[in-house]
Amino acid sequence: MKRTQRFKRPIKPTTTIIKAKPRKPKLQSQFQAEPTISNPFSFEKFPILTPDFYQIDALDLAPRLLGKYLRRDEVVLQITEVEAYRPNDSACHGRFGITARTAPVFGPGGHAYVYLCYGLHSMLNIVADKEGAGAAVLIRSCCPVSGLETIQQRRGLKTEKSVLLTGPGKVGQALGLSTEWSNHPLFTPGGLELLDGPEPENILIGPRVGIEYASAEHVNALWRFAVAGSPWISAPKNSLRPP
DNA sequence: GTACTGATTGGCT
DNA sequence: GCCAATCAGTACC
Repeated sequence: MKRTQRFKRPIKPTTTIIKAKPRKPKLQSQFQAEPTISNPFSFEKFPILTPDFYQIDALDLAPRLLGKYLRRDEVVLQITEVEAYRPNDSACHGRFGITARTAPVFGPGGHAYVYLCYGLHSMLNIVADKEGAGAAVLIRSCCPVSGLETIQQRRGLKTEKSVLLTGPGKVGQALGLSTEWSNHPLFTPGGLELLDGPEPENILIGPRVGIEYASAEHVNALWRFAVAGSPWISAPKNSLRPP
């Protein structure tokens, strides 16, 4: 059976009286209200980031990516959760050296590195540091800023709740990415771009997710970063703490 | 709310 | 041949 086929819920008997529940007031807990879904995105205020922004250690770049905007056409996502992967890191894809897949990781910072995970999910990373370093930052979660309908269509989910964009596979899907986007420059207009954005007031840190195969030192390293107070954070949340 | 599990494909140790 | 930087559906509490 295809994944896309959805389980149909049984139709409720027509005799059931459904009372209209009083709606909860909408939570204004999203990270930054500046541009919102209903408030179209203004490009002038948030210039595209230049290559020099990326030429630093992935551990420094990762928290600086929080609050920045990923844009592809009308879809704009604000980054809310990231993880750093570094040279000599037993969890980094670059740990076996340059291969056809990982070559972009060893290129200069400012490019995308997109790989297929579990044969299903396109995971977006942002290459960090100087050419030859072999470092990147995984984008784990985002908050929708514009293009909600396109995001929902690509995700196959008609919701504004956080399930829409909390998880690296979901971010890749929402942006319509495939491995063909690997090595795409984020500092040139067109395609996928990274725009400047507001710095979060507070951040959370924790160990990275899904890297149990790595050495203890790297499993325990607190190289995951998230925007404090944002609902747009993937599971597990209980391992995140203030620095 | 949490727990478990099957899906699916390319890269490599 | 093994297994991965995951997700969504289902069952049960």
